[in-house]
Amino acid sequence: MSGNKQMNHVKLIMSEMLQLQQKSKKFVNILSEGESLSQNQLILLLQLEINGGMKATEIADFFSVTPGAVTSMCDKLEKLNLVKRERKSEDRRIVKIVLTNGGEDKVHEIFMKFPQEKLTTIAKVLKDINKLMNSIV
Amino acid sequence: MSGNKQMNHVKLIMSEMLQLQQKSKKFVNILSEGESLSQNQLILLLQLEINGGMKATEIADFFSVTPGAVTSMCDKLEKLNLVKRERKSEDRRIVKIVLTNGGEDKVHEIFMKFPQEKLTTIAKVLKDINKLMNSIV
DNA sequence: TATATATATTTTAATAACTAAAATATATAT
DNA sequence: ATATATATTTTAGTTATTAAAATATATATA
Repeated sequence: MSGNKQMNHVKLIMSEMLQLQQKSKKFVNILSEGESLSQNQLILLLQLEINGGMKATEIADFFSVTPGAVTSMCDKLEKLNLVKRERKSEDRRIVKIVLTNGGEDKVHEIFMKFPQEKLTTIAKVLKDINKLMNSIV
Repeated sequence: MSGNKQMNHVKLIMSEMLQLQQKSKKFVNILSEGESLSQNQLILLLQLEINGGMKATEIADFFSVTPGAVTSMCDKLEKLNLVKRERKSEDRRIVKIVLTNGGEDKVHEIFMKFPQEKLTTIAKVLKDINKLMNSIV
């Protein structure tokens, strides 16, 4: 029966997928431990750090939400003094959301709680995982 | 300066983490393509398949939500005839949520759109990734 | 130049998702 | 019996999200 071997893979994939799901969640949980930020807020702060700020539309794309939702997300982080809005002078329709100094500090704090060797391991492992992921997505 | 090497790792980790985030999301998106189910609904169906049904509290733990939210999630999938509730006869307080035949079919459909070789690759890659993840979480 | 059209974000009103706490039902211990 | 504990559902209120309209700016063209 040709469907049989297929089904074995399916079961295995499902199981591995869900394990990975949980581990990723756990990892972000470790990062956000003690912070009063939601996972998405944390991830947005990291994105802003990495990209040196983002346009509202870029944030909407990244999280697959509507522009209205982005306004709301950014309002909240702005109230916490973690991000600020900067209108581009070249095109004043565009609002670039960037980290404030406080936002930068917060992002650094999050990682500084790990010892050096742990960070080295994490960096290496994540790099390897991304390479692997490239072969399936 | 001792903080300098640390910061380089941090930047790298953030970048790799966010890439992985996006790839995982993309992978689940590929799975749910064409299905009118949310990501969490899809993941719950897979969990139920893997575990042969789950108690409400187990579902709450898995998704880190309250029991009330689980009732609501299950109500929706029940209306779609994808899951059903079964009271345990040993302890009638416990409700086990299990896939209906329609639910099983749906889960299988989701994977059967991939060719055999692709499934083999995915299974292998996910297995390797999980092994790697074990060293950091 | 005026006018239309396009783009980027915010506002608004309605809906969906979620929470905390109370209610219900069942089980266990004294 | 009675009290206490456990598992789920219900309820009422909050928060997050959406679709669509409003606002502001930019670009194209007659």
